[in-house]
Amino acid sequence: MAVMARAATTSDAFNAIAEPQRRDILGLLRAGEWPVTDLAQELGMSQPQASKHLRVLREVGLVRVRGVGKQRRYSLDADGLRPVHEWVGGFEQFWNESFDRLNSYVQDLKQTRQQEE
Amino acid sequence: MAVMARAATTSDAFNAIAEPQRRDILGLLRAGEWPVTDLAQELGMSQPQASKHLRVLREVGLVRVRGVGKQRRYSLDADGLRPVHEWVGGFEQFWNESFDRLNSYVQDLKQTRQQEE
DNA sequence: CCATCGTATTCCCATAATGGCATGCGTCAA
DNA sequence: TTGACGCATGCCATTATGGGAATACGATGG
Repeated sequence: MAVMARAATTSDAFNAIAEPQRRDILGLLRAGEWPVTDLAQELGMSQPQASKHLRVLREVGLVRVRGVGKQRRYSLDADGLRPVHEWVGGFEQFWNESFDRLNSYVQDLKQTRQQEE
Repeated sequence: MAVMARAATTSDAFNAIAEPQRRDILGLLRAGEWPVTDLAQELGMSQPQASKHLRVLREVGLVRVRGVGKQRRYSLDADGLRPVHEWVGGFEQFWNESFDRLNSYVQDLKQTRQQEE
């Protein structure tokens, strides 16, 4: 039986964006289409590395490619980030928790003072 | 010099939550504190596996532990998810894009019809 | 058809992750 | 002190990663 190792980077968006350089790529792509070489240079990585990262992003559906002459222009396909945003969003109330508690404490203080005045 | 492989799961929240079972653990912890064994049973994983996942989550600061008798109770510390939410949130306008385009197209149609009427 | 430019792919390597199993360790009750 | 219980760790085998360097591939221009 196959011993399972870490999930493939191409298994889903969660794994794909775990790599910082891939997040950088996605960030750049918000500005529009990019040919591989320009992208690589802009981010200070080798062309092969850029191509490899782009392949992962393509396989999980986070980017699209379009051939323009000899170039391949990559663009963002952010839909795949939505599930990630939703999953993480499910925890929003928990990181606001301490703030909320502080907030209601401040409200209590205000009320108390008004009653005292 | 050290050849770089995939980033450690403990390097940040992005890597830590790439693993589905760790996301499941975090999900459960929204309900409150859990002793390791219960957690493992609830999620159908072995106790050692649960402990290992919890260690990763602890190292990136997504969970806290508290000793209660012989037990160790884990609880959520969601603050670390905030950067993830913010990063992904930076793409929100892009996954709404196609919808927005459709929407403005519909608006145009309406206006056109009103002008025709 | 051939040379060239822009990319993708392949190979090699050191690192590390996950799951199963066995075992070590700390705390509490007799 | 001795057991027992609850967890954490150690070790193994298997798999896959990201980086570097070399190379293969596809489209375009002569």
